[in-house]
Amino acid sequence: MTETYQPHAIELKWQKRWEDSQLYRSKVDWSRPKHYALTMLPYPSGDLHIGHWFAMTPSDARARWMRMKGYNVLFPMGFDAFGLPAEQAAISRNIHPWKWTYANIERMREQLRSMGAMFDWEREAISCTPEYYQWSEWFFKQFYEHGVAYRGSALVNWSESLQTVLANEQVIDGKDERTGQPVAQKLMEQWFFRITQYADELLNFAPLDWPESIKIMQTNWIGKSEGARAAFHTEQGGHAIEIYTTRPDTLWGATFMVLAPEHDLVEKITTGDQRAEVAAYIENAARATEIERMIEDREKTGVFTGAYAVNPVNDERVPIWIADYVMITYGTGAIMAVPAHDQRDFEFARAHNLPVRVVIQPDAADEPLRGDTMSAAYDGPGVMVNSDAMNGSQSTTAKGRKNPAISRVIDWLEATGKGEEAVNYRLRDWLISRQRYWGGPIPMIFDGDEIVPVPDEDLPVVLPEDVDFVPTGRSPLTYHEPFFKVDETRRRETDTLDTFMCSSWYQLRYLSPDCHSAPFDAEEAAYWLPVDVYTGGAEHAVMHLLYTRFFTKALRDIGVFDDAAAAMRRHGRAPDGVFDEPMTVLRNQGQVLGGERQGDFVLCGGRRVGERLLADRVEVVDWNQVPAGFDGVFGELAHRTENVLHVDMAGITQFVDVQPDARIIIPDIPGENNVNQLRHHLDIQRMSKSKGNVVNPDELVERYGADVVRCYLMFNFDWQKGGPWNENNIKGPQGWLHDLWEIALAGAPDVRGDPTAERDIERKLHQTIAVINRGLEEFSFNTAIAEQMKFKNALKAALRAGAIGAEAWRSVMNRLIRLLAPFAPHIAEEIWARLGWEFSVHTQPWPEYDAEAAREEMVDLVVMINGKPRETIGVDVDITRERAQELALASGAAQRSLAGNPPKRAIFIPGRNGTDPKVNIVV
RNA sequence: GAGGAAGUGGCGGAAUUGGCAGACGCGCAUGACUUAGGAUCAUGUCUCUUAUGAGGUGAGGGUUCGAGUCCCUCCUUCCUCACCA
Repeated sequence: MTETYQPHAIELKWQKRWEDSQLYRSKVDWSRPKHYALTMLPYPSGDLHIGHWFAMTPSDARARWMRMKGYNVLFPMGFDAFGLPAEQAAISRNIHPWKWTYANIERMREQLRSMGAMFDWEREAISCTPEYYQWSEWFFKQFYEHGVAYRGSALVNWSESLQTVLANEQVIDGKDERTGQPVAQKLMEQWFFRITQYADELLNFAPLDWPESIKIMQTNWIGKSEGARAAFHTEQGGHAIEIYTTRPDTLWGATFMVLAPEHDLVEKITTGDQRAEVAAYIENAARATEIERMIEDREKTGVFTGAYAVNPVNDERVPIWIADYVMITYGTGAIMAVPAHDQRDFEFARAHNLPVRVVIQPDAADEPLRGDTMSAAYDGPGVMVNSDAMNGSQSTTAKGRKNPAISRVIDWLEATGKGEEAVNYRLRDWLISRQRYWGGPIPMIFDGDEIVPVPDEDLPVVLPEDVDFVPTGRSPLTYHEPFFKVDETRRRETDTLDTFMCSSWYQLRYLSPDCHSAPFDAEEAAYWLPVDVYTGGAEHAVMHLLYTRFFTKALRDIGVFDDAAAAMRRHGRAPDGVFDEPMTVLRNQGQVLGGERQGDFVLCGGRRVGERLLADRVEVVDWNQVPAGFDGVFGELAHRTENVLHVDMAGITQFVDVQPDARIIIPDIPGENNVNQLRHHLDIQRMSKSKGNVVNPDELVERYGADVVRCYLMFNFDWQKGGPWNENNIKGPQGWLHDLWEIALAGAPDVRGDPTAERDIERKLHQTIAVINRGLEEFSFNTAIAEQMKFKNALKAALRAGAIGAEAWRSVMNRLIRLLAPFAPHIAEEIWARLGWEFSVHTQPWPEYDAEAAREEMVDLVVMINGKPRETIGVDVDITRERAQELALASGAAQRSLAGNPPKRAIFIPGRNGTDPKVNIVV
């Protein structure tokens, strides 16, 4: 009897030993290739979620693999520790944000340690410490001094519920993404970063190996469009109304103009008799939340200002309206309205009896379009009409200069000085001030009308601890006189930095968290940057991941990386492009969802025999729709074992035997249904405390051990997709590790071994190495583990047959345990030690894959008839085309199909990469 | 409305990227061992069919010697953005 596998003692023992021996400390070593693996740092909410395990432990396995492959790997961890929850805990539970945050960090560090990950804790960075935010402040100053940061007055997203402004990216559907409460537009003086200046460079994803979906989301977010700018002038007063359009070829079709209600010209141009109506409309629009303004198919409302403008291209007089379908935040906040060729303008024109003039006539229309009879705007291709000198130009569906009509009009506008080519972005500058306490102070001082930065020697501006957290709707710092009062005339900025600013550069602080003279050590940066592989959730697609790219580019342009570039050159490496992007490769993990147990609601009819119902009819119905007088069994299907249903009937389990010929009716699934299609759980949902389906990783570790939990998470999901939690499946990885344990502890077999079987195991081991390599390379952790399980099954069978001798056993085990090490680091280390090999398995080289050793001698030749596999013939791996075709044509399947006729073709598909050769015979 | 991802057994998911669909695991079935089993071991497990054989990756069409994979149309689900001028 071997000792049973007891994960606990083993895991704690090795975690301590690894820490004591500094196994995971990463040091700069210019003689070795580096690999900077980074996984998104957690917010210290107080408890590690299973999602953290799902994100981090596969990343850890990959980092470990890189390390064994010979890379000098940096895999750091830290905490994104500023943010609202700490402040809310302070208010609701009367505990100071420092205390709350640090207690949470203490706890989460322990939880993180229980993963057995190779985090280098000496490089830990915590964004809320003065040592850290000193440099957030310093970066702010650098940005300010280089014109990247500026103070501006702008319409900003004001969250009434949070009493703070929010970045555009934090507003979803007109609601604050945290609380789901409506956000209003408010004109405020705030600090901004000029991210828009980098819009074009941010659109260049060529240097990045990132998921397509993230690149598309960022591209859409930046929202670059090409078109033209032109100014219409008001008839009275000659005010210029700037408009931006992507369709300058329709300029001659502008029959009115629309300004956003917030547009600052509205006040100036509105005529006396329209004043009351306009004022009422503006007030209404301001009160309406963005949500109300965005309701689909909403009638297009608006009012006439009484003013007219002159269309610069044809000097036509057009009325100026205001309407809330024009957004102040996009373009110039004003549009030329071309109802014939823009659906929104069309709807507005029809609602308010405004003229519609066709200026693009479809080429192949039977009858020309007419503005008074058309039922929808026409935005297809055609030829320009009613457009003076431009008539006859071809307008295609292409955008910008690629459209001949647009290109021609732009040239004309520029030649006549009536307008110019222009690009427009949806992206707005990054609003970074927050009216909150728990964030990095903005290091600026108001001195009368002047704003000056805090001198470098006075950094960091330290966040005071003795503040009052009574919620008043303003940051507690605004009441803290010792903080804001510099002297009689000077006052400190009391707004704090958006936490996304702190997380935009943490990958740099990890390089040297104790560096006092600079945000990071140049030598470290020269060696480690950029991050080679970044893993984390896709929810950061347009916030963190866009900000950190911008941040890196801005720092590069300011010269923050100059010393690091010089250091690279000293070491003989070219710094070209190294500091352009923060993370070269990005992979997103999916989300682990909670499995909610809610079954089909079934009605079962039949005859009763004792306690059981022998059902001849089972119908799935809508929840609780039981016909009156129904005397069978009905309720939620709680469980099904083959044809036996456990039906939960008002809390009591009823057993139903479904008869073989029973009718099963499932309305969602048409046609014949069988008992297997009855679902006893569905409706998979996001984990949340209110649903009671949260999985606690600590409990799992307690029950199964960290290695089993790691392997379960890697094995049972497509990592990049995620999926529903189903703990039943944990038995798979558990049994696998258990078997490996038993095989290892049983020791080397006392048999001579069979050379053929030993060679076969050796071959399978090499094949396994290839699949694991590929799996880890491509973040396909499930297939990597599946292949290991497969090998274990083969090894177990060979051992049981007594076919493996002691020497072969030791040789196989030595490599097998190394292959296991990245996935299950503790058990691998324990077995490694027990088999008498030197500490640590994690510093061993990764087993070499030898293609020659993996090569099969015999393979199956697949005989296909018209593309369908019909027969296999065992053949030599080196079989020639001619011989394979000969064998295939002689096979029984071919003889039967051909029936004496010659084949039309016989196509030989050689076996490559371990696939079997095939011959497809076309009859 | 725009853009994107996906749809494969009872379930989680594989398929070397156009070459034997369902690897690996869960569940389930049968058997063994057991006082017992929600333990362990063995065997089986896409569907129909008598072995042979035939069909099968949301539906329908197409390209190809060959399609889960590529193209077109449609259906469903999820995600992102959303009156973007």
